[in-house]
Amino acid sequence: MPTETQLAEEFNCARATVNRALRELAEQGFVERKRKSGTRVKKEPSKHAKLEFSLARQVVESQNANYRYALVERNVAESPGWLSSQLDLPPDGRVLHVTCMHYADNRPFQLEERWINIDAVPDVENADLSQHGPHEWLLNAAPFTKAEIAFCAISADGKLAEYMGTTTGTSMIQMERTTWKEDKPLTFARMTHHPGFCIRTKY
Amino acid sequence: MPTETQLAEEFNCARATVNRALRELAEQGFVERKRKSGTRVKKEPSKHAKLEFSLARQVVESQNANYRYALVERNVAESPGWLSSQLDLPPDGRVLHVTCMHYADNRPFQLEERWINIDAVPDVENADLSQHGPHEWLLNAAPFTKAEIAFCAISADGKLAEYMGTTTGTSMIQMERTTWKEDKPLTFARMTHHPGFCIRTKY
DNA sequence: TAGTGGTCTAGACCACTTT
DNA sequence: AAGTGGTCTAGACCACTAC
Repeated sequence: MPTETQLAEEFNCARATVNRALRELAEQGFVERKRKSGTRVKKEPSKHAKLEFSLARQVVESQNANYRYALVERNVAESPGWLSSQLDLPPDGRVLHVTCMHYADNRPFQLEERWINIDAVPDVENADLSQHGPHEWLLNAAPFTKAEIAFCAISADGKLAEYMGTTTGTSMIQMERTTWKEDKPLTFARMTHHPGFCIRTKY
Repeated sequence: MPTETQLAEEFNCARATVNRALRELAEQGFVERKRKSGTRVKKEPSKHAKLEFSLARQVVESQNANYRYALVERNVAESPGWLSSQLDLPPDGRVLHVTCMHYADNRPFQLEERWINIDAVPDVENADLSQHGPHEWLLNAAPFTKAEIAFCAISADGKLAEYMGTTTGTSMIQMERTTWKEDKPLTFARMTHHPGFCIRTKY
């Protein structure tokens, strides 16, 4: 494509205006920009949608349903091996393990299982998680700056089926999320949604 | 928060610089801006990750696997009722129905079932879909401007299990996508991924 | 080293929204 | 009516990078 200066002449406007327009086109994935080599139109525009990080409570309430939270289990332990690998913790790292349920109109909405790196958030050991989920607590106390998210489909085992009020083998969508605060691992969470739940987004 | 003018004074910089900084913070969901009422810091920052619209081929190749495409079925018909509702087509609207498979290193990767509104893309009736999928064809011939995406977990029925080389009842992740071009419905696609497939993204 | 985009300045006018 | 953000201009200097 022409340079910013050329486009500014062609359209009788300032270069700053052209720059902003091209920068936004680049953000949206239509063009690629490189210093010295210029701006190129992409052959395959890389479109992308936004995927919101919402609290279970927010999702439930946005469906005009009544939200209820329940703490299932809470304990402090040494990080198991798989988790130490996942979060890159020392072998003797201590974690807070929380299991809790989110309900929509009193029907199971999401089972949340979460491991929190106590070293990164010492206060969490004294946090009251009986009324609100660990996610809400963390958002205020230790907002993440980096995250990795994965969605996959799983088949309910007996325990999970009981929590979700369904039968063994039912397909459910699961979200796994690892978060960091400035390269310090914060938490690993596995959230399983009720059967039929869909993650939706728009472009 | 202070107004742009005040911040510009405080930091000894131009208002345009403050404006750009605040605009970017707003894009990232940290603040809300309204004319006249000013800029407010959000209580619950609405973080969001990018979700790429990739071709099956791109995903397979990014895993360093060998991509293969196969057309399973292709036919033109009047739009069935459920599809006319989904796409908001007239009852006698004609659609091209395509079923195809994407393979990674010769193992089933994705089953794609797609219905294309012929009225919106007349050329598609003569498109050669034997070598490349309808998605690739559409991206060049009729790029969408609006889309809705949903992910859910499904349980394989007999036919799907055969295509995916698995057993009935296996959980798989399914992506449904409806796209428009300037308010004109283009296509509805249902893409089912092989068991164990995860959708990943970062923040 | 030359050319490109990245960023900034100082000033101006406008559009929207609340009061 | 007033105050805020939204956008633009004209000009400047800088940082990166392909040559």
